[in-house]
Amino acid sequence: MINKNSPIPIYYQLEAYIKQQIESGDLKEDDAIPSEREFAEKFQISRMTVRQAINNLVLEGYLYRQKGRGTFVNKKKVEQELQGMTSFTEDMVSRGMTPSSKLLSFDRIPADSKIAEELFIAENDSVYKIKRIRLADGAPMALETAYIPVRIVPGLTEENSNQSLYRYIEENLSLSISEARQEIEASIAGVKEAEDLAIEEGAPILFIVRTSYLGDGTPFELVKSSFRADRYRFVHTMKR
Amino acid sequence: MINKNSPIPIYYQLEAYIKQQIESGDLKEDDAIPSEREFAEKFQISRMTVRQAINNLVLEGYLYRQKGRGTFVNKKKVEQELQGMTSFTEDMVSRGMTPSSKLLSFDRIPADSKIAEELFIAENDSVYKIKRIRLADGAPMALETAYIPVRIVPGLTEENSNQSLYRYIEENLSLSISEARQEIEASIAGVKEAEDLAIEEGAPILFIVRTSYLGDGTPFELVKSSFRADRYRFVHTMKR
DNA sequence: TCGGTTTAGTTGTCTATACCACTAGTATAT
DNA sequence: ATATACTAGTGGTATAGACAACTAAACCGA
Repeated sequence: MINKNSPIPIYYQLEAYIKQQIESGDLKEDDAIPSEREFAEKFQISRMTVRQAINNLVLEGYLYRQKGRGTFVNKKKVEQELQGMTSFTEDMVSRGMTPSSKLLSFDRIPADSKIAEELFIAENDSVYKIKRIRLADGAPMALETAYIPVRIVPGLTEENSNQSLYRYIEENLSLSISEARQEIEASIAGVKEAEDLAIEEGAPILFIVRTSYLGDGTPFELVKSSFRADRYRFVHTMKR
Repeated sequence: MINKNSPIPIYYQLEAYIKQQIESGDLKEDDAIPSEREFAEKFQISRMTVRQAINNLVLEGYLYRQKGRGTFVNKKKVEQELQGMTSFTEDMVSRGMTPSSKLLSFDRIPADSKIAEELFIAENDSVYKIKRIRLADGAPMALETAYIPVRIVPGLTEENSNQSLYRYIEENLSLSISEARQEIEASIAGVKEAEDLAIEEGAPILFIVRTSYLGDGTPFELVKSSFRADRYRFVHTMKR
């Protein structure tokens, strides 16, 4: 597992080893990992080297330490990352509301030129187009249209599209999600939106376009959402 | 400078020492700091302890390393931080527009209960209230009202309030800025806003409330901005 | 002048050890 | 029963030393 003669630094090998244990499920959320001294003994390496590996994993968010208790596995990245970049579901839960959604349509269509450009694919490439009404505590909150390239995320169905797309991608396709970009603007409800959201035509709407990217920079999802401005406010914290 | 008997960890003392050297200007951008061995020799501490201090400063963005060359001072925080958390001025510049602003009023008033609560000060404590119209390429873009506690940022005048508040705080008051929180909602222009922004009453407005915090968590600025929705869109990228 | 070699100095990795502060459970004394 | 003290185990801090990898400049020979 650890090769002392490899040009790859030992601490880095140990990092990979622990990460793999986490990702394979051998170590689950809040499980204690072996103590620093145990690792040192097991692999016949110095405790300081073990600490270097663990330090990095703590900084990357895989682990957390508790003085006098041990070192533990952090919650999955998808969950912790989406603190500022939450999905609707997690966003609502964090606000103490119960989210639900109503599927309006689920189609597989050729991408028009605009969508193709934003998803960085060729025109007429297949994309899933999923329209939903998002509800919080049963009341309509937003109208959402998602576009997902079939080539990148194959196998979506009406059923599994209701699960977390992020989780599906990370677990079933073992791709990593790295970045998302949001554009937020104010708008006015049109006839159709007003109807779906149960508001007056001309009422203010918070219009959010989110593009999410894989680790290699490929966009895998484009979501356009119209939120009722009287019920939703976008909150955003920047640290450091 | 370094007190080995202090309960404060040595590496932490050294961090503070180096930071202070940077902030006082003794070390400037891209200056090499003393080598790890020099620090160890100078303060009679172990090189590994020096490395712990420097590692932290690298992670915090104060320094960068180059193998075989040395360790150097990074560019100022204010410049690198405000990538996602830009001021209006920087935001416009990054969009290729020329920002300007028109001061509508500059007052020192007692905080009402709502402002006091948001700035975490007592009711009737003095705050600066600064109203501006923000322009891009000469055209009105946003109406902005800033509230700043006098106790925390003393010495503001009509003149220096036109400079970057962040820079003023970091350089003149040597306080560090750590965090900002924004709430973004959609709204409709009222009579007054419509007039100042040269739009129709009832036109959509992107209303942003930003609270900025010092390193210790004290809020030092509350800014309420109304952006013309037809000209401004809030863009926001999240990494990792 | 050009190109390779040496050398001094830098950060990067790693070891072996020590003591401290903290946690949680166990044993003990009241 | 209830505090109190102890103890084993954990991460946190610190030391002194070693060699590797890399950089830049000085040096030297063709």
